[in-house]
Amino acid sequence: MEFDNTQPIYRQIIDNYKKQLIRGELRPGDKIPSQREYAEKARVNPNTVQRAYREMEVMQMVETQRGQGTFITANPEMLTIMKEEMATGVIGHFIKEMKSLGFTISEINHLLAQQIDKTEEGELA
Amino acid sequence: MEFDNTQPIYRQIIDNYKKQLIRGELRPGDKIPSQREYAEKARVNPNTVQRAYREMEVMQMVETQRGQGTFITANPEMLTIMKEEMATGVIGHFIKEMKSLGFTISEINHLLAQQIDKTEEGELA
Amino acid sequence: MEFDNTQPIYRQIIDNYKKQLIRGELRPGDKIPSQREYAEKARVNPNTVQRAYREMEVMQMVETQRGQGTFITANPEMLTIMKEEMATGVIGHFIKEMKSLGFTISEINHLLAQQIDKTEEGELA
Amino acid sequence: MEFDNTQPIYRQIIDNYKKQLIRGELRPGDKIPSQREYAEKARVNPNTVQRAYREMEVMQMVETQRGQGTFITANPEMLTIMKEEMATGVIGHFIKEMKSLGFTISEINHLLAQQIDKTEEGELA
DNA sequence: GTGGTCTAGACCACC
DNA sequence: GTGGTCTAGACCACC
Repeated sequence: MEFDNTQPIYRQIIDNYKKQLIRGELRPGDKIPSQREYAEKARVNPNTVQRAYREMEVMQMVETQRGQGTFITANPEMLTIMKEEMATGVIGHFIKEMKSLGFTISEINHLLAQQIDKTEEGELA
Repeated sequence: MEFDNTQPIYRQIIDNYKKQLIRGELRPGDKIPSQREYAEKARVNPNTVQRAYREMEVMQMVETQRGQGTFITANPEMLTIMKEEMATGVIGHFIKEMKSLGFTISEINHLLAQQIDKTEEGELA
Repeated sequence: MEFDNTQPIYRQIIDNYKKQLIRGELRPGDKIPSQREYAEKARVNPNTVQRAYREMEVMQMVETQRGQGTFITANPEMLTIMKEEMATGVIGHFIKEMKSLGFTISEINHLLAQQIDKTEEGELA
Repeated sequence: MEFDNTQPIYRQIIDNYKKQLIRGELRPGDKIPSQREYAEKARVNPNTVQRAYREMEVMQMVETQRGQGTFITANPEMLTIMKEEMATGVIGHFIKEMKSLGFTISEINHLLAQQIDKTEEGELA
């Protein structure tokens, strides 16, 4: 794992797990790495990992069992909500960036459509 | 200035100048800080700044006048191109992120339109 | 402030604020001590205070304003709920302790009634 | 053993033995650990243990036989008294806490009855 | 000054 | 081994 400094590391850890959940790479019941293990691999402080894990527990994404480890608990409804929330974030950020480059809404729509066309062609080729 | 570690710092320096140009915060003829000055303020290595300035000179964004400093030279056509290039980057990143969340192209379009509507309402209110 | 070691310190900090809220000693809008100030007075680590404050923010008991401080936000409905929750905790603990001393429910009721009578007499005297 | 700092440790040691007696975990004639042994296990100062043991001897809860060790001597009447004393303490603490939360005597009775009902249901289920 | 994040590392409880 | 709490202290952003 690599981290930006655009956001706190603990947020990025959480977002990363959210993405894995949304993509189905992690499912309810799965065990995620222990705090220490994660901290070592990602080379961050165990406290930072713990903060991420604790927040995920509060939002009922995971359940920790002392002495056992941490397990995914997110249910389908929660996944839907998470997916929507993350999309809202990504889209909001996109609109903000495009506006800061001086594009109007209609230009944004136009350029997006154009680029999607190109991308799709590229994928079909 | 803040730097990610998603991209080399010298690229971020260049992109930052590009954004300032595109937004009109910098205009042809404007003097930009000396390399040493920039390096101190942004607390990065002077060599990094030098690389950024050299590349900007190569692409004719700036012109260095010995003993005088470095000045913006970008002309309108170049601005248009830069604006498009940056937009392409932003849009590409956006599509990639949305796809990684499992959204299809038509869902992306739909959600974007939806969120734009909400944002506009908010701004008019 | 003095702390037990029956519960984590950050919990005791929270409970203490809850009690003050329930008793009306603190009201919405009131500023509570800064994290540093609290930490110094209570002689605990600032991180411990921050954890308490952060959790209080999550449960919307307080609102922190960067550079300004932390302010009470609890509304009347929340106070009612908090009061009930704390009562449930205190009563549960009481029942558990009495049972561990070998008392039956009817004995607990009897002894409590008896002691209340004495206390009331004492207060009237 | 765990100790609060709400009460002197020697009192907590005594109370702990009282609880064990009341619950029948210790019976007349049983040998309790030597002072040195207790001090090491509980990691408290031997003087603290000595004070606790001395007071228990004075109140005839235990008897020390030189070269043999310390033995429980509590008789049934004493147990009854101890049980009542401890109950008085627990109940007093309970009333104080509930009052500090702003509950009246009749509310305390009502809530206790309510919670006992729930607890009993839970246990029967 | 205020709160926010992070590292380093100790010590504990539960398994 | 696992997670939970706490201290000590650095550095940052916002005011």
